[in-house]
Amino acid sequence: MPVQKVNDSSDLDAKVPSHLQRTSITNLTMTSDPSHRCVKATVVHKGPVISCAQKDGIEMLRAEIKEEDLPQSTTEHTSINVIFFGTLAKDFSESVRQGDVVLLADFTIRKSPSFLRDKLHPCQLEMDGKDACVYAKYTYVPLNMLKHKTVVNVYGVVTFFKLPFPSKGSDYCSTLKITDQSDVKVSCNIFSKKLEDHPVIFRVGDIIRLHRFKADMFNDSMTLLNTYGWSAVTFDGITDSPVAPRTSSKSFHFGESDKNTVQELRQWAAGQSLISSDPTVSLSSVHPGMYFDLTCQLLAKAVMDSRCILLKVWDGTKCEHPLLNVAVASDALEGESTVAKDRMNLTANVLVYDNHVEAAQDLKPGTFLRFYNLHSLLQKAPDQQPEQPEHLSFHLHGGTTYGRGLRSLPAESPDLQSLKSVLENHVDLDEHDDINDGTLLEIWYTPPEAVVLPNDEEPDGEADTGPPYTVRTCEHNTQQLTLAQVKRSTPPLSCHVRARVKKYHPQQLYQCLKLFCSKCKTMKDVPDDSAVAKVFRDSGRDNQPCDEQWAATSSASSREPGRTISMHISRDMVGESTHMQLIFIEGTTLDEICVLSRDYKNLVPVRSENGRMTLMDLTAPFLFSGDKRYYGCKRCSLNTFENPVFTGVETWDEQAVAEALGVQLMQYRLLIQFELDDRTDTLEALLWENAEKFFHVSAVDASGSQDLQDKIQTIMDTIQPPESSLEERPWLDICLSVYTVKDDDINKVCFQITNTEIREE
DNA sequence: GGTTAGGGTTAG
Repeated sequence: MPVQKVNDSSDLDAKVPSHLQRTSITNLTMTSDPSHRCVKATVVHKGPVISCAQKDGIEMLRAEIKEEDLPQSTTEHTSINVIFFGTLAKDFSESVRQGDVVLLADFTIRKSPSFLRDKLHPCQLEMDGKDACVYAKYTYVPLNMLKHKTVVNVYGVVTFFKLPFPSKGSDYCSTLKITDQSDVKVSCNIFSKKLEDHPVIFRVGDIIRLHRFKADMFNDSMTLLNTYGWSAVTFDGITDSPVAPRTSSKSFHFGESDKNTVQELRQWAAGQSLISSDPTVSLSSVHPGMYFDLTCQLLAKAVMDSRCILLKVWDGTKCEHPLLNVAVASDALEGESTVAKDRMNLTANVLVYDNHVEAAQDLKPGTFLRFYNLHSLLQKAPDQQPEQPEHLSFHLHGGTTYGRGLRSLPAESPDLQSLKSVLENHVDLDEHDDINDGTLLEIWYTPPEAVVLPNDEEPDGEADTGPPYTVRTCEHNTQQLTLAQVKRSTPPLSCHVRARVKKYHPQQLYQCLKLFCSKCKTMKDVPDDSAVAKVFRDSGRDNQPCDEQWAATSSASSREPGRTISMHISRDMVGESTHMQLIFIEGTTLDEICVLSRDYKNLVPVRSENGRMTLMDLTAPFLFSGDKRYYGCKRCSLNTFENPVFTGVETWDEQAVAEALGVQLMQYRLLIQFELDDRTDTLEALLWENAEKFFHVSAVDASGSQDLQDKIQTIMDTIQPPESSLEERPWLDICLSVYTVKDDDINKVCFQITNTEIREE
């Protein structure tokens, strides 16, 4: 019978057949009757498999086991030698490690030939392959219990790691740091010639299981080093995600108790800020000078020289800073053209240097990858005028400090799923980038005209920036505080400050327009035209005009063969003065409905599903009304569209349409974050509830009006003129609300600008 | 049962 592996100590006890009785090693004597007895102990030494000349060359192995759970007073003969014979010797050698707890049954008791020498125990146990039984369990040592020079199995959460790099010796080296519930951090080095044997770590927070690592002191701290027969298995650290082991090891043992251990570590790590604080940043929130981790997809690559390779990547989010485009001859570029994405500021150009070139060379366009410790820097484009803003470039510098490196990620990796869905919303960028012309996105993306500053007229020192650019409209008359005082205050509090704007966010102002559901408080960005156009195209696939009892329908052929455009009007409304106010339209593209909406007050795009009229996916607007588009909340809309009621409405507006269709209307809102500075301190204040009053602009009107968007841009350019120093900017008189928000059970102090408006002459 | 590394920013 081979060695049986179990997961838990309790399993080990449960394995004891009922007719067996557990015996203490200390009680074993030559006269003990070995039948009906078993022992449970820890393997403290395991010898090699040798061939025994006296017994016809049969294979044998000697191990020493020690009984651990004994009263402290017992010190004599707690250890005993065990000899394994035949196939059991080989099996024991391969599957049991030092530190494992084993249960032995059906052994033979013999006199120990080495007792005089090793003083271990007067007897030894002999295990014959045919009859004897061995049950083994891995034991895992908490990281604060590691002892110098012992070989152990451990579990831990990765708090730092370097991808395998060539050592100065013969192997690749992985170095990592792990921790566990004991809160001790332990460094760990793994050497192996084969890259594929190294642990597959994707990010800090991953869980790792190490078997057969030697604990050793270095510089006064415990370190772990792989030893013979080692293995490493990793898991992602996402609480509640499936416990899927990652390893190259062909045979590894993994059971219920491993699952529990992984889950417990995940739970524990989720509450530890050191582990859960994540260096991963999307392109939309990268700032110059940052070192960060980027998860992305490779679009194209080009070899620059022997020590540098260019990777063009994206993560589907728009960078707030203009991105540097590294020009490469098209025949030197491997992969798809990135022209459309470049224009949308979606393509990050990453220069990969030195030791990382090797890993980058093997990547195929389309691959998902993660950069670790990527550096963002501002750089002048070759053809750039001096007054234009610098562009953001990305460097993966040589070396491995801070875990710098890159690796590809398997497409099914759980933390890639959100990235993939963002990318899928952009699938039509290349074929349809003409649709974006003239849209909100393009209008607001154009950098503002440079503003001429009278800076050469100002004397040294502080410029006179005139009267404050904003006025407070509040009734209360509280004392004006400095920002330093505000920061020391105890919320909730309303106060007055005078400050300048150091920075604001988003810099691309089109991103300050948000959709907000007043019911579930969800806030989202206004979808790109590319995403909306895709919904229209997908909706046109099943182009059987729908046939509803309640509607009068007229159809026409489109320019494309096979596509029919249908208009439906409620029979309830025919004959009423309102009958042309609400039209359902089917089979158009986004461009076509935009053209049509110039002539009709309310156009509801619909699609056909098994002949029944249905609303489109709420990613798209449910209503086109002149220049405006209205969106519904995906979460709160009831979609009671099957039997709509259209009577009793005098004037159809977006609210009446939404109600008739069972859609929860999303409101347009403006959201900007200011970094205020008054020289005593800086603080970040939101402009949210008061935003429309602040700019004297309605968000919904701004959504369809370039003039109003320009007005907001002009105001922002006055508050924070491009290229200006802080001293050149106008003071703002601000009414500030200080309040707390519960975030993960921690009270966070927030600041919001209230009762404050732009001064208009 | 040997050696490597033993975290802490490039400088393009």
